[in-house]
Amino acid sequence: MTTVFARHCASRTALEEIGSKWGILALLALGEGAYRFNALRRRVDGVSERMLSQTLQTLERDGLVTREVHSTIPPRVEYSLTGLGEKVADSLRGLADLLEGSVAEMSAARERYDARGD
Amino acid sequence: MTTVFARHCASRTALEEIGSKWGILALLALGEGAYRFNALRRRVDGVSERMLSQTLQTLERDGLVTREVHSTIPPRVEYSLTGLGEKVADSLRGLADLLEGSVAEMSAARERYDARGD
DNA sequence: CTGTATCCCCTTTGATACTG
DNA sequence: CAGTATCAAAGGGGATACAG
Repeated sequence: MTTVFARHCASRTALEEIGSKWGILALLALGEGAYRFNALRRRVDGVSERMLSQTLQTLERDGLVTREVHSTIPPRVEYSLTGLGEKVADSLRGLADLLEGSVAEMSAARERYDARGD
Repeated sequence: MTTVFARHCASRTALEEIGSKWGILALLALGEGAYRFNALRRRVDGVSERMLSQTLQTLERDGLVTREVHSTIPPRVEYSLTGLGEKVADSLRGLADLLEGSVAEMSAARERYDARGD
């Protein structure tokens, strides 16, 4: 684990794509199971169509997400995780759980910090 | 683990601050041990003084990072992780290791994707 | 050395409208 | 439903200069 720190290395690029604002949330949501586009959009509160589409394309390109098109009317597209995507999502869920469990601690830290600096 | 998806919840805010471009790398670096400002800046390739300073302030405010000032000449400031920071860094290291080990797989996926879409 | 302040660019993002 | 196209706005982020 030394290459992540290098500017243009593949793992750092991947880390930035996954860690991007919507990447984490999309992966966490898909960790719950497959989603259709608009269902996923509703699950990830606040994401625009454009950003979700863009995020999913990136994740698909990186081999973390599978896009399955059913050419029915109306069209139906399902997104799900690949094997690698599952592993990444598991890791992210660990982080998310940790943070959810530490909300109080972080909130206290923030108050202390703000009080100190005035 | 359902609150992360809500727009203004504390855990999602934290997730975004930590997951920000430089947040992940700073935490990974500090996971290796304490660093002084400029040493950290050298470790995290490409970060500007401004962004590193800003990132560290946020992480300190959230209670993930400790800032210790030694009023010597020249001044000496050491950054290290708090208990919570260690936990977060461990989680991130797991993710980083996973990604470093999957670079080939992701690269192959990308080539397949690009070839398909032309 | 360890930052903060200022200026400025330009990429990311969001709204809106439109297509298959 | 599932997106893409376009445009405008905001803010992330770099360079530089300066302060403690």
